[in-house]
Amino acid sequence: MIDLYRIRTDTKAVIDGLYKRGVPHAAARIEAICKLDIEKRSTQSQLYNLAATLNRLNKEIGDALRLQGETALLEAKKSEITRLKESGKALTQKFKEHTSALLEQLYALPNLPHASVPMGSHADDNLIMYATPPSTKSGHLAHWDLVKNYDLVDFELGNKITGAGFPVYKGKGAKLQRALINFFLDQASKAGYIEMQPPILVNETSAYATGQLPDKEGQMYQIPLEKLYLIPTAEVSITNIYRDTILAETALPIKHVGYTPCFRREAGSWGADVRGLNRLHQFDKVELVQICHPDHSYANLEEMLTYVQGLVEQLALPYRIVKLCHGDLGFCAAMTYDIEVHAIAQNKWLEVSSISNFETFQSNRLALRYKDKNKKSCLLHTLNGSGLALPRILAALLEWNQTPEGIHIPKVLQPYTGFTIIH
RNA sequence: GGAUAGGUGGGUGAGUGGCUUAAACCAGCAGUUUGCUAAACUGCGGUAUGGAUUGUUCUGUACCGGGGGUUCGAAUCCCCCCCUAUCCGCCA
Repeated sequence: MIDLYRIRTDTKAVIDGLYKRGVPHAAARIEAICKLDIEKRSTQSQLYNLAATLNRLNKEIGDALRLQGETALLEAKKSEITRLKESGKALTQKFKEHTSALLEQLYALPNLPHASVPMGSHADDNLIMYATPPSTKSGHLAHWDLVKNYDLVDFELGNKITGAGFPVYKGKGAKLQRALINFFLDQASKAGYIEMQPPILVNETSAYATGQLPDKEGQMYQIPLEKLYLIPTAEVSITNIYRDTILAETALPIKHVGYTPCFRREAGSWGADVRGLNRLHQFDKVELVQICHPDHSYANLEEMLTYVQGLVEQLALPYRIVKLCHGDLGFCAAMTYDIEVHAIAQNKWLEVSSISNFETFQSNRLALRYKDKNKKSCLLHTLNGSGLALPRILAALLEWNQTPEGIHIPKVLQPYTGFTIIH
């Protein structure tokens, strides 16, 4: 949620930012918000003055009663209070309406892009920061054939048990998956991220706080009986650890890593890229979350990027780094880098990590703050990135490491798998 | 799922309708005393938001799990909801 204070004081820049992101009628929407804000505060002021008067009168009645005062005077005061309260009803109603309307309109606005975000409205406008030189190899089998040939992942079984997009990992396929999870967790621990195992169901408040609601309601699986949501990413659970929190400046930055399954309905987005492991309803992911001081968040974003880059390099996968343009940014993000690994048989880049700075967008909803030197509460910045998403890494590994003898396991994973090749 | 007990500030915890401006203690912060540490003493507290003034500060309002209600007046009485603990049941 964009900070109301920023809208109030830096109105033009807010409108510009929203236009860059392609928000229609941005100027009109911001003007409406400013108008509501002014009306709300004026109403609030009147309401508070009224309450102050009522408090004073009530205190006078109390004092008079103790001193055995005149009843006629008391009755006069009582009727005055009744009259004032009557006039306060409409005011209260107005205030409530203003407050909820204001919140609703603020919730509907996406984050403002950072100044360095490339112009553009489409994924084609994204900026490619780095790419491993392309390979000339050919004759590879796609991973969906490999998993069948080596009996590593069974999609039909998943269809039977649950439905499309819920595969069963089998034998060495399951072990390889588990090896990757452990490798990623251990690497993150070494880099100073504290490991967390959070719930994979969250309540409505949590889903609002990290921005999944109300924007992405249709994308999450829901448990209607308890009004809970299956997390689309561990970011939701882990970031919400710090909801309604005021942190000491000395505790920053906070760095967490967590492994969870992730669940996405991906309603309406089933197109050409869904074969095999490319897009699933349930998948595993190791997620990194940072909470940091506003002055350091962009330095930490770069550090996170370098860290994730190190992971794909250790796995010896060709990859590229993409800086998302305005139109491709997620709802909550101010800046995002994607890391995509290359899948040789498909000749496709697969997104395996999305590393974003949300600035104060989430912390404003979370009420996540720190005390500055003047003991004033200030919003912190939240960051997160995948480190990494499993199925597409698995797909790329299988496609690249296939040989006539079998599929070779990368060196760094061998201590985790306990085998060096899949026959 | 059933029964019981609960939910008060950073923590513990008092408070059955107005002498409560939420006591007291602990923790914290600032100051005084002391050669240092420690201790003692004094003072200050949170969060949100409005207004006035900006060197700063002054002031109002709300907040005792949440929402309604009764009343001139509610932490306190009434109703609904949520949550937690313990025991029973079920269970990896």
